[in-house]
Amino acid sequence: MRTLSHPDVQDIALDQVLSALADPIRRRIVTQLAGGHDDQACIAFDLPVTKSTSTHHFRVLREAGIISQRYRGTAILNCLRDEELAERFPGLLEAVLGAETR
Amino acid sequence: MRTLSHPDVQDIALDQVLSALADPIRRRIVTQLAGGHDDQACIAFDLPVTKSTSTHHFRVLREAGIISQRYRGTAILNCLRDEELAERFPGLLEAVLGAETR
DNA sequence: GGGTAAGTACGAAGAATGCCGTACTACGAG
DNA sequence: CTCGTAGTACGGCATTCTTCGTACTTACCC
Repeated sequence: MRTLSHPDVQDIALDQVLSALADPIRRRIVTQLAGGHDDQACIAFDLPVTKSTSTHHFRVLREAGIISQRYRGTAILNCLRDEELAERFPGLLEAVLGAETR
Repeated sequence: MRTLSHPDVQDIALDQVLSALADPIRRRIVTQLAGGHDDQACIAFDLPVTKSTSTHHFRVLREAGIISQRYRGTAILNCLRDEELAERFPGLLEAVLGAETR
């Protein structure tokens, strides 16, 4: 089984989180994960970019510590690391998600 | 008198705010403005860059709607637009400022 | 085993960003 | 009027980011 590396909670960096969330495509992924159920495969996101670009954005989010990814078959299940983010940077994710909808 | 253009509250864009705050030098400016008194001239910020780079960062913050700037003599007085930001994106600035100190 | 679906690796092109130096403008002090 | 201070405009350079295409891997299904 392939493995994907995720930063520990205490290693999540504000710089990375903010620049990851500054991109509209990546915010769209985060918003969809927050709004719907967890465990959505990458393919479930209807993004206006090719597969390889999509891979890139998911990786940026994972390496920033915003989402977690794990394999199931050939697919990847994505989860928002909302509780960990709230622990590290309280209120940040909520504020961005709230701001998104206006 | 020279004038500087600032976006209206309703025109402040999440994209611009987040990418402006993603830069550590710009967050340092914002943190100093939030912590200390308002109306600090650009020169009052001890930034590890040259004057022209400094000008660039202040402009990014102003055009994003995060700070306001007005001339007094040859100097520029900088203020955090905290109330307007709180109106547009509630909790966002507080979360970033809080996150900064850990 | 063969085919298919989901995602990755890699390289490349183009745009954006961060930084600098130099030359400049605007204002105030003397 | 002249000088100094605070900041700007502009151009250039290096780096990073976004996007893509193509070729590849991995796992499931028949």
